[in-house]
Amino acid sequence: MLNESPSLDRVFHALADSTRRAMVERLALRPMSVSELASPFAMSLPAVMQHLAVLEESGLVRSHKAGRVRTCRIDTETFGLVERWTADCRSEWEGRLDKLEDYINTLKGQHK
Amino acid sequence: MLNESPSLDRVFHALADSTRRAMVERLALRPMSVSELASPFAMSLPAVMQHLAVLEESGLVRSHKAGRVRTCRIDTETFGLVERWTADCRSEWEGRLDKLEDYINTLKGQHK
DNA sequence: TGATTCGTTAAGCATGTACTTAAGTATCCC
DNA sequence: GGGATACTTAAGTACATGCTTAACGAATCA
Repeated sequence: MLNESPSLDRVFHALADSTRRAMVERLALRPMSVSELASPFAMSLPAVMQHLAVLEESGLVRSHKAGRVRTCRIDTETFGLVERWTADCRSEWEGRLDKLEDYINTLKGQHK
Repeated sequence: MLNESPSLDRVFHALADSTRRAMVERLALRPMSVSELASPFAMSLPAVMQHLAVLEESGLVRSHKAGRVRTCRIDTETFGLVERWTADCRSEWEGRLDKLEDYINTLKGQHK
C-alpha cells in the first residue's frame, strides 16, 4: 500500500469520463472498429481518437490495425488493477470492523 | 448502462490522484483529523484541504467538525459504486465468453 | 487574556483536458 | 487510375487541476 502507482492514476483518470466509460461498456460487449465505437457519440472522430488514446495508455483497451480498420478490445487484466485496489481498501476497513465486532463480543462475554 | 452518471465521474476522478488514493487508504484504517490525515504528505495544508474537498464532493469521504477538529472518515457506500460498475462491465464480457464457450461445446457435440 | 493549535479562505500561476476544424495518409473497390 | 472509406495529425481554444503563499477565524489552554 501507499504506492504512488502512476498506472492506477492513468486507469482511474481514464474511467473518470463518461464518454470513455461508455466506450469501455461498449467494448465489454464485443471488440469493434474505431468508427463503430465512435458511432453513438455526438463528437468528432478526432475527439473519439483522443479518448481512445487515453484508454490505450491506461492499458484498459488494446487495438490492432488490419488494413485500414483498427479493431479495439478491452484488456481485462488492467480491469483487475481497479478491482484489486478497491478490494484491498475494503478488506482494510472490514478487517477493522471485524476486530471491533470481536471486541464487542468479548465485552458481551464478560457480562455473562 | 450507458448512463452519463456524473457521480461516477466524480468518484473516478477523485481516485485518479495518488495523494487522494493514499488519503483513502489511510482513512480505510481508521477515521482521523485533517492534520493527522495530512501529516505524511509533503505539501501545504491548503493543498490537502483541496484534495479532501474533492473526496467529499465525490462522496467517498465524509467529515464532521467538533470544536476546532474536523474528523474524516470513509463513506463505504460510495465505494460500492466503483465496485458495482466494474462488476457490471466484467459480467458483460464474461457473459459473452460463457456464450462463446457454450457455442464451442455445441460444435464439439456435433463432432461426436 | 493572550499565545497556540487547527482549520479555512483567497488569489495567483503553471500545466493538463476536452474538445474543435482543417488538412493529411493509407487502404479498398470499381 | 480514381473516388470513397477509415482513420490520423496538427494546431488552436476554453476551461479545469494541483499546487503555492499570505492572511484570516475560531477553539483550546497557560
